[in-house]
Amino acid sequence: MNLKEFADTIGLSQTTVSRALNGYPEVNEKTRLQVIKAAKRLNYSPNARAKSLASGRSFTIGHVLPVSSRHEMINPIFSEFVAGASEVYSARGYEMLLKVSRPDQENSVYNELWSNGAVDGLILQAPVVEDRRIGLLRKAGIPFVVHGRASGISEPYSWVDMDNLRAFRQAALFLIDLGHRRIGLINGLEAMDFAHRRRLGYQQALGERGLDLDPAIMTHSELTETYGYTSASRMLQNAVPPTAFLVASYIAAIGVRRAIKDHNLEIGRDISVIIHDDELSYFNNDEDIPLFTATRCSVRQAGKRCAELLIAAIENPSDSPVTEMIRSHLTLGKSTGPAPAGGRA
Amino acid sequence: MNLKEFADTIGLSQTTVSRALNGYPEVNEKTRLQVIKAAKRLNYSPNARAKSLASGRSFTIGHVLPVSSRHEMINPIFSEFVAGASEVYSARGYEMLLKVSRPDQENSVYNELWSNGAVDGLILQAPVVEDRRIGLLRKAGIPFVVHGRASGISEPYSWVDMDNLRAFRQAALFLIDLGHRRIGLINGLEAMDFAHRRRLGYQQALGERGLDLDPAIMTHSELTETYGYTSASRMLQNAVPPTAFLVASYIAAIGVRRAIKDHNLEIGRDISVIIHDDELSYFNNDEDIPLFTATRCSVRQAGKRCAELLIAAIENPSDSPVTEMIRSHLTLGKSTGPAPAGGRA
DNA sequence: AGAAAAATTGAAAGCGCTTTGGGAAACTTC
DNA sequence: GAAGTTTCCCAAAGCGCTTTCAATTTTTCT
Repeated sequence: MNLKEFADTIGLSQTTVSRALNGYPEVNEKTRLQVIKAAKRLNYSPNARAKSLASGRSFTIGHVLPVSSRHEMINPIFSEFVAGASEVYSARGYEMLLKVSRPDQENSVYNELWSNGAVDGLILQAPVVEDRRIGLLRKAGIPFVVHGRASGISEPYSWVDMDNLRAFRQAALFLIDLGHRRIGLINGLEAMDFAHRRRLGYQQALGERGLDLDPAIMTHSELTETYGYTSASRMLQNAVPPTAFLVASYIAAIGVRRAIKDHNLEIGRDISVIIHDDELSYFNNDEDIPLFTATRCSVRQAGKRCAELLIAAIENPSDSPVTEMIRSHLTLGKSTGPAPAGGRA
Repeated sequence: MNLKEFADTIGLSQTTVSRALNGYPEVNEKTRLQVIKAAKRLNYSPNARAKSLASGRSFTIGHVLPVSSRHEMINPIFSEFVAGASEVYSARGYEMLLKVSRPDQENSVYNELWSNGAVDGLILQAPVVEDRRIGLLRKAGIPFVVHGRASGISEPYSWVDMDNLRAFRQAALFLIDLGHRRIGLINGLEAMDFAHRRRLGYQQALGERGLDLDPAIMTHSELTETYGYTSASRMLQNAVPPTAFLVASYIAAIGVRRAIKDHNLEIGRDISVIIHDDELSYFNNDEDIPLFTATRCSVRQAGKRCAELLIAAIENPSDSPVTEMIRSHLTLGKSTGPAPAGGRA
């Protein structure tokens, strides 16, 4: 059933029906109610394509996921982020268009989606340091919000990010205050802005306490379980092994934990671990005493806020960019304790 | 730039341009090449909305994710599945519309997406036993493919599934042949069809070898790490604890492993574990000797196949439903071994 | 009560594309 | 060389909505 048929059967003009359904004020409330009831009864729902063609708005938001070309992986955080964003979309009547693209196709993908009229705006995920996408989207006049920031980009743009630097600085300081002098950093891909900032936080903390950096106990890669394992294993075999690890994700930390057990050490006693916890729903770190001491920040919440900011930007195109920092919290768990006296065997 | 402008500037009619761009045969090859080149040069790309309105095809496929109302979780397998599907979409010129919905809204979501004209077809995820969505979609005439099957539904429909029953039967038999007599089953939500079938496989194996079922060592829930942990912990405290576990996902198995270590047991020696491995890219279980003995089956591949079947169904509406079974493989890892002689301490 | 203002409804013109139904030009066939 | 085919292109009519502009009814104000 289309608008014409529907309008005809209820004896009103298309105009009035359209207005009634879209909440325009020029229509009598009684009429509106009638129309809405009839629509439900006759099971009429307007064609989204026609609507968007006529109105110039698609009520669709694009999420473009760069898959790292090397492993063709999709970040596990993504589904949690998406869950948050889509909650907002549902509530606000938006749809979500998901596109996975190779990094080299990304620019054309963005532009097509936009000039296509397929989307009203875009969410940028996983920004890298000096991310060039930001400049391109700005130049193209596409509304967008970045999940994260891009160090080195000075032009204004909307973003939602957590305080990566502060979080890792605080975590490292905490470990140092517990007496740890050698803290292994198991970080994400260094090109990624979040990893960049976390490393800075780590370095800053060490610097503040007069500790030297040792590249041998600082690694960066895609945050898989295997990476956590191999990376921690290698560090533990170092001549002077770390007494603590700072790990950038729960998943990598699972590997780290495995490595630690393999070395017959006990987490929280022989060796301390602080992770960053994105609060992934399948890895609940939220017991009375959490398994891991963690810098904690809900990526789902970030998804929500990104969606909200983007919708606001779309609906008020003249607004200037908005930024939002989500504060992480260092929550104490079982995985940290004072550095073992006199080093380890 | 729209079609009219573009056609005007290159001195051809809209008709010809449209046909040239869409590969219709009535246009001279020379003209077509000219048009294509000009489109690239002038950066013209047709408006997707208008196209779909005019053609009645949206070149968009909907994925509706039911979030289990209880925990509002998104299955972690989902992102891997999506990655597979979207590969196909990109290659075939389709877009992906992602919708997260509460189970109670699902039916209306499906119907709206379809009668909206928003999608050309749907992928059904996470089917439950006797899933009612299948009948509804069939009745509505919506092209769809199910990832998984629905036991108890006899009408024909397209699906892509793995051999859940066979996989768990084989895994259980393997454990029994290693001398295990008490095998704990840590399964997914029992309403889920995959979990239902896996349980049947497990039961069948035990039946074949004349072993009794013990509900005390059979659990089912959402496959989180915490669930794996608590479930395994409880079973290990049983008067006659299991000597082996059959675990329905890698993530739950991480919790199981944690529980086992907490009990000071060693996997593969004191206790055997077989998991189902969906080959999630962030949990690589693919070393020379895999960490876990596993029934293995790529969910990414399933995503690919679902997408391919659905596109075929959309493009050939008269075709009858197609089904595809993906065979899993029991791969030997370090987590299994003969049952400890004379039970455990 | 009559005029002006406000509220309510409709007719019709797009939005940017596809596709039908021709029509002119080029090619065959006898 | 006329008649029939084929090839190639175009004008125009939608697809199902929104939105402008105008018309009608109702309300408010003197």
